[in-house]
Amino acid sequence: MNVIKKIKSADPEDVSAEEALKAAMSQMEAEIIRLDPDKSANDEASWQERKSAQTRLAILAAAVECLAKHGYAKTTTQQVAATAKISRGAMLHHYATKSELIASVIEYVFYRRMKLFFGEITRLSEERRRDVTGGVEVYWNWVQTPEFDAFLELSIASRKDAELGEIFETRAIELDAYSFDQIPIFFPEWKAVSKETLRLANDLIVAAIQGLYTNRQIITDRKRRTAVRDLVSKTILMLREGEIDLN
Amino acid sequence: MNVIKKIKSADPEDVSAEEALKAAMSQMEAEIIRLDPDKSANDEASWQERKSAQTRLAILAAAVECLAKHGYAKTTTQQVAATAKISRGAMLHHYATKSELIASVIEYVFYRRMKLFFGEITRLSEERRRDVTGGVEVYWNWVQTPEFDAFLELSIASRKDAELGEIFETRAIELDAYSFDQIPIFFPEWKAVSKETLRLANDLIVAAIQGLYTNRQIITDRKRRTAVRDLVSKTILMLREGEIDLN
DNA sequence: ATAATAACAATCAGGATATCCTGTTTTTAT
DNA sequence: ATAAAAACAGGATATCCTGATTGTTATTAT
Repeated sequence: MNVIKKIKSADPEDVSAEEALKAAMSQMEAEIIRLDPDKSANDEASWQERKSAQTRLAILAAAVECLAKHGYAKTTTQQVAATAKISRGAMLHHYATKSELIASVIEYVFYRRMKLFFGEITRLSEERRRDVTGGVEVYWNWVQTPEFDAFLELSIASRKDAELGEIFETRAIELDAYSFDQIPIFFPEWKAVSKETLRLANDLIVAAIQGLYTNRQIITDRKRRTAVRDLVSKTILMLREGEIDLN
Repeated sequence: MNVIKKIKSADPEDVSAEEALKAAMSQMEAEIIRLDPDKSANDEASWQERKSAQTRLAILAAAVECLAKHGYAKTTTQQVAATAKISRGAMLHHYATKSELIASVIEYVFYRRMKLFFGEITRLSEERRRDVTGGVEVYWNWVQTPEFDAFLELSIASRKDAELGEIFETRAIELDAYSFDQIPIFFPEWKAVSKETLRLANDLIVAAIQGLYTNRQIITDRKRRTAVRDLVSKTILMLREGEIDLN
């Protein structure tokens, strides 16, 4: 997994928690920059490079907007071009085929989701990071975004397309592994817990929160949704404290 | 909610559990017959009625197959007609427009899901019905079907289409309410539990199991999926036994 | 028996969509 | 300064899909 580069600090005892956190955050920012489709922002790029990156970003953002708003089935290249306020020719210049565009959109959506995850996790105060409900809240907020809606659309579309499926799956596993590795760094209470238990806790949150969101048409009552999230939080807490007898 | 007709027995004390179960099962079968798109199977129908119902069923089944196999975006009326082995003219005779077809497919899918739910729930032995893992198993099996894949496709497509959205939502809430009402009948241990707690347990299972299934590309390891289901089972058990402190 | 109706079958027209292709303008390299 | 290349713009086309139309055969009602 090339995404996950361990922090170089020798021992957790040596560095303070604060320093480790800062190191993790700067490393995460570096990772985000690495995935940034607009490489031109940093380097001293030529005019053409900057212009190209700019329109490509506009196209990708427009595609996400279309996917989130109209769904995959109704998203056409013309729609995207119109939303990005460029001509179909310009669109074709940057992305020769539709699947080429979609492939790039997949990469872009994962980049955006990574960035949003970073935003959510750093928004939490240290106190909230010691509270399990903080973790569940991160995932719940993470899911209520246009990027996640686009992600969902691409997810189901990729499942029926071998080519896109491979790209999507690769990025999905990558992002899952990455966000998983951030947990013990940002949520210190989990450092003592075994990898398997942490994995289980993460899987439950991911599945339950995503299922809760996608079932929002059926589970319409806000109280019911809150109750489920609270229950998940309590389960996770008990799991962490070893109060649940596994196997 | 016209779907849910309470059993006419006056008091649970009066009738034995066995009788109540049988009554519930026959009532459920009646409900399934009521939703059956092929009304002609029972009545002494004319040749034309039977023929018509037969091809309509073939079309609906073909549509489900196409949705599950190729996804909503790639499902065309031509595909469906070809899969059903009928001409496009015949297709158009029965379903004048595509949205008319899709609307019927939605109804059909919910009918099929209801039937599958009934199949799963009656397959459980009485012993397994007293075990929470039995309940979780029912939902897990319920989700691993072509019908559920078609349901998912229709679910996301309906979210972006006002007309279909209304049909879908109505049926979804109906099915949810119906399956919810079956729980205390088939799972006797839940009779003593409050409606709110039962609702919460049901919501957690629905969300977690559905999320687990839709994330199967990411949570690829069978062990991880089993672990999540076991954890959900344990949570539900503790919830039922009042071992979890709510609010 | 016959008219009406239903269940198809087979084309056709119209529209949408992805891709191609030919220009035009602007930037960059030499 | 000039050639090459990149960043567009927009019309043309081929394909696919939906829905309409017409025709044919089987059945039902009277």
